Amino acid sequence: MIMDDRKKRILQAIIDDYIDKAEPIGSRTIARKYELGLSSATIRNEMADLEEMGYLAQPHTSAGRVPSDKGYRLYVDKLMPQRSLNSDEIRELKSAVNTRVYELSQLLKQATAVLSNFTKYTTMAVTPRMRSSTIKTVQVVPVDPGKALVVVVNNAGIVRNALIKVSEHATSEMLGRISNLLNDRLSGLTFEQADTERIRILGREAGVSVDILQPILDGTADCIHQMEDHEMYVEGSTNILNHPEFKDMDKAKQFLSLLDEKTSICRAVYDSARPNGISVRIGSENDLSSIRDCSLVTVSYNVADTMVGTIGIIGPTRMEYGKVISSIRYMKRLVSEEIDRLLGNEPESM
Amino acid sequence: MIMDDRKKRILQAIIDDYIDKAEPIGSRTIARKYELGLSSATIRNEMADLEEMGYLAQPHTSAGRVPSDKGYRLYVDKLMPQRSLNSDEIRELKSAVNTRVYELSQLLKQATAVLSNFTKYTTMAVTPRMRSSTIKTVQVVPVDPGKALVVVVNNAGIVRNALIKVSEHATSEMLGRISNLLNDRLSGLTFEQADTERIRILGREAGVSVDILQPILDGTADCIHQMEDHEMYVEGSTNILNHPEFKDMDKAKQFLSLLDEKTSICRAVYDSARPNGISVRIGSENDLSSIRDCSLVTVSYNVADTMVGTIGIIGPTRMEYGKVISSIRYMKRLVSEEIDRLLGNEPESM
DNA sequence: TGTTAGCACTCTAAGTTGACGAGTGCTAAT
DNA sequence: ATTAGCACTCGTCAACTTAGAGTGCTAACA
Repeated sequence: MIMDDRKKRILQAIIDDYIDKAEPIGSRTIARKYELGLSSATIRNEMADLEEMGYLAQPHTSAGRVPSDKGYRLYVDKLMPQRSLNSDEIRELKSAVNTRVYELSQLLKQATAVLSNFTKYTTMAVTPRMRSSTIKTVQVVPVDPGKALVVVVNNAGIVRNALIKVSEHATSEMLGRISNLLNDRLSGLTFEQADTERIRILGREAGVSVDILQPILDGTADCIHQMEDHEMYVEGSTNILNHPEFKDMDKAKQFLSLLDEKTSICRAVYDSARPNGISVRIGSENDLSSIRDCSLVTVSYNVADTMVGTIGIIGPTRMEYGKVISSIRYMKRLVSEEIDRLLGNEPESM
Repeated sequence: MIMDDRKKRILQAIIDDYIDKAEPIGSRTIARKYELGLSSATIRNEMADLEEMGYLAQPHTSAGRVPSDKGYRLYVDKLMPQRSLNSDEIRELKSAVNTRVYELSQLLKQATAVLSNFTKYTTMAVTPRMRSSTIKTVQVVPVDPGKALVVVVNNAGIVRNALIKVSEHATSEMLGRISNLLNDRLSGLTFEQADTERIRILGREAGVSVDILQPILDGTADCIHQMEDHEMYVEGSTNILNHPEFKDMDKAKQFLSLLDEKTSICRAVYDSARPNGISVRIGSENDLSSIRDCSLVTVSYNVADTMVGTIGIIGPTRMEYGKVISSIRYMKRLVSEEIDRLLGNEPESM
């Protein structure tokens, strides 16, 4: 059987309607509402064909049709009415991210909140993988007699610190010397290169008593570890409850529990992301079995070229793909611009 | 009508049973299950009295009785079987917090997760109010030509930083001088004392060109602001879905939305906390109308004597008060000890 | 040959009914 | 003061009915 143009138009009408109404669509509805110049009987025949071809499914014998994952896939790839944001929507997205932020994590929190609010789906952002980032500065700052702060900055401008105890004998001058040494030796290295073992070996060369050096090295290693494990921000997790496909308590619970337990959804978002551009995973296309009746739209953003983070929107397969895709695309741009500003690659400062 | 001993025993039995079963309790159940030496008819009469006195309520004419908020109040204050944690439970709570943490926020996240997991209710922790904390160290660390990091540490060992741009002409030596100046002048001051205006005035005395000084002052002010707005950690928000009183979707949605929108629940947790000891707010005792059918148990912990943060557990009014109260009490102790360790008031280091 | 009207059939959702059981309040006996 | 007994109330549940939406098929039509 061939997928002719008329079938496509009918399929599009059905999916458009279903996305809006969330109820199985019958042939009469399509005949009445869409100006296809066809009677319900003809559409009925076409729908039977579309079902046979796997684009539609029937919940039960005497119900209307519902799009299948395959149907959505065709819809997203070919049929979907291309929409772009109008100026009001652009303003809405832009204004919320506009509040000056000083940190990547704040930026991502905001972006997530805005997107979730705009799309009414659950939105997530994961911080970039830092494995390939390099150390820019390591500093030891005296805080109190016997206490100091180790501060590590990487090339993405991410800062981590660790409060440590040092011997009371450590003078500010000694700390400064160690600080300079660490800075000299570690600056420019990737995290892998500067792994714990290496830091340890470096320590021996320093020629400072071990009870001063040790906590500093530990603190440095700790900062690096902190940077490596990425964080995830989730907003609008309860949005899902507004969609009828989750009116069943168990489904809703399952979904919410998944979000609570961040590791697996975090991995799903990562894995879904494509190097450049937008990824749409529909229903069974998802590896994670617990979101087999959801669609996950992701986009990746870059920090300082090498580090890649991801933003994702998750909702029922019956999702407003047009809106979601256009807004996540635009948000990628906003976030990228803002990151550039944060990292100081833009002329204007603050 | 007088609240004699027998009435109390019956009320206790009813509430014990209701907390367990979540269903209206009838007179026969009490007569059968509890060895009160009374027939169901007698208990029936007593129950009618207890209802008239406001300790019980009847969902509808021919149903059993359900505790009212007033009933729970008496139960918590006088009737409740006092329980303390057994050694297994203590071990469970302790072990999870035992993982070495380096930061207050991590500690709170863990404590929240453990309590939520242990009690099966939603658990929250809010970071301390920092208004009254004092500045310990202010440091400016050069990062790149034209970029620097302002680091502020307060007396609770909380660290905040801000990445700033400075004039390219700023030498490392100049930054150091400013750093020392800020450190000298601001160290020991409370945040109020070191407010933005003050920092600004201080700046003028410094005698450094304004395009170097300005961003540093801004960064410092930003760090202070960051410390002032507290964070909140929520765990086990979906636990509520396991309780039958939230089987109604709308109720569940309302509760979860409340948690999403953190400000009001954060305030509720703060307001509920009592200077020392545990606060239990039952149902209508809560100011926040959207949790009028929940109970909120809170405890406050101290950081460096002056700063007060709060941990809270929220669940249906039909809550296992004994378990919740004993575990939150113990958690307060664990958290306090760990904070002391973090702040270095204990001999052993890491 | 493609399209359409008509019709019998299927299936679900929603409403109705009646039996059942849990629980109460009252009364009279102990 | 306590209790047994009983009539009464009310909610739950399952069985049944009905209405409506939608289909597939067939036959007529352009």
